[in-house]
Amino acid sequence: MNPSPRKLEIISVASTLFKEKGYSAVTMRDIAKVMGIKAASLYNHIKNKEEILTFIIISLAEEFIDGLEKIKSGNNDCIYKLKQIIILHVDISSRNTNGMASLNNDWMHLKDQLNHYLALRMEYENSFRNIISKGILKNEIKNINPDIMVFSILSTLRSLYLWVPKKDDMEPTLLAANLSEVLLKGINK
Amino acid sequence: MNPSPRKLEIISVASTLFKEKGYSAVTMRDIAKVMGIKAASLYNHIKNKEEILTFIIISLAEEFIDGLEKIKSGNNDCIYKLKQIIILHVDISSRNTNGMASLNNDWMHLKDQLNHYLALRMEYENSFRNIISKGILKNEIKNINPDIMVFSILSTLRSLYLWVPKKDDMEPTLLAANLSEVLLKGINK
DNA sequence: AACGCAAACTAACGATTGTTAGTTAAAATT
DNA sequence: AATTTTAACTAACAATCGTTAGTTTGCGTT
Repeated sequence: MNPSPRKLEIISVASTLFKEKGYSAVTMRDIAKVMGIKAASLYNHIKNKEEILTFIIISLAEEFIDGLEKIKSGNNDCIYKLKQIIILHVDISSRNTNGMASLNNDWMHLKDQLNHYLALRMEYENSFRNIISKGILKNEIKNINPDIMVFSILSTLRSLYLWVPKKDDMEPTLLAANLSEVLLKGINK
Repeated sequence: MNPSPRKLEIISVASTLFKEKGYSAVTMRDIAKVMGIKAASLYNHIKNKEEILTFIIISLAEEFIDGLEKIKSGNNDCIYKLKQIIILHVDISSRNTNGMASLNNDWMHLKDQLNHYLALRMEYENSFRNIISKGILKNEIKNINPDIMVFSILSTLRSLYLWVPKKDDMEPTLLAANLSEVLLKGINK
């Protein structure tokens, strides 16, 4: 059963509030007020508060997993794959600046799906590290601790949701290109 | 009046819990339980919950401002200053992995000191951007949008608090050196 | 015209929240 | 030895939390 339009509306409003104050500080009455209805009416559309958070986080996490799967399966060199990953993050983050806040900061409030989320995240980070490690072996990437490179790049990409809205005049394509330059080749001339 | 040892103990316990679940999800009873006392007893040492958060965030923010001030005043080239900034972040983050979580994620729950915090943050980011911009003028740094470079580097540095505890075997000095290499010169060979 | 249903409502629930008031016991100071 | 201070306690407060139950309203279908 697909989520009804009204349910998606609630999830969208909730995402905005979750980004502003975090999941725990947002009440059902807060969400209802923005929707222009009473808190109890929300329960005609959703099971409970947790379901909203779960939907936001899991659907985004799966979008990342699917995107990375396609990139992995392509027969390209590591640098090209990393550029594709950067594009993937710019794309998803630009389209979901609110939801990305929950994915980054509120995942620990998941209950039923917490382990599922943690598994997806580990899978993602492992795949990322594998790409880097292969790049080192093939002499495309510097021989530095791969963990540091994964951490560094992923930290920047995970923060995009905060930054993209402040630069909404900037084309996602241009942003991804500039980011590739900075992340892959550094800023030093 | 300096904070008493007991007060610092409460703040330390609170920092740990704030990192785990976020400020809003942590109750005074949670903090008290870890301290081995009742919630009401906390108020012999602190004014209220907000004071704990304020102390954590403002003292860290001022530590960053002071550190950056010293780096700015030195008569060194931009690349050297950036390396010093990286060392500053590794140092402060390593010594305050818990508090850094609040600085990054819970600042919006400040009340009295919210504007003060925002002013400090803006000051910090402006100084950072100035260093980059000067580096571009002096031809030490690539001529890419400085905002992107500030965002990229700062995002990584701000995430250190999450990463350092997982790599506590790694020397802060070595971590800073590797990070400098990755952030300034990139990963591409 | 009668019916069914989706989506809103009012009212309330038990639990939990941050915090205050007043008390007690031990330690430090006089 | 007497007194003040510190830091814990019990008990309770009003407010707010997520959520449920039962009711009403209006629209689309029969």
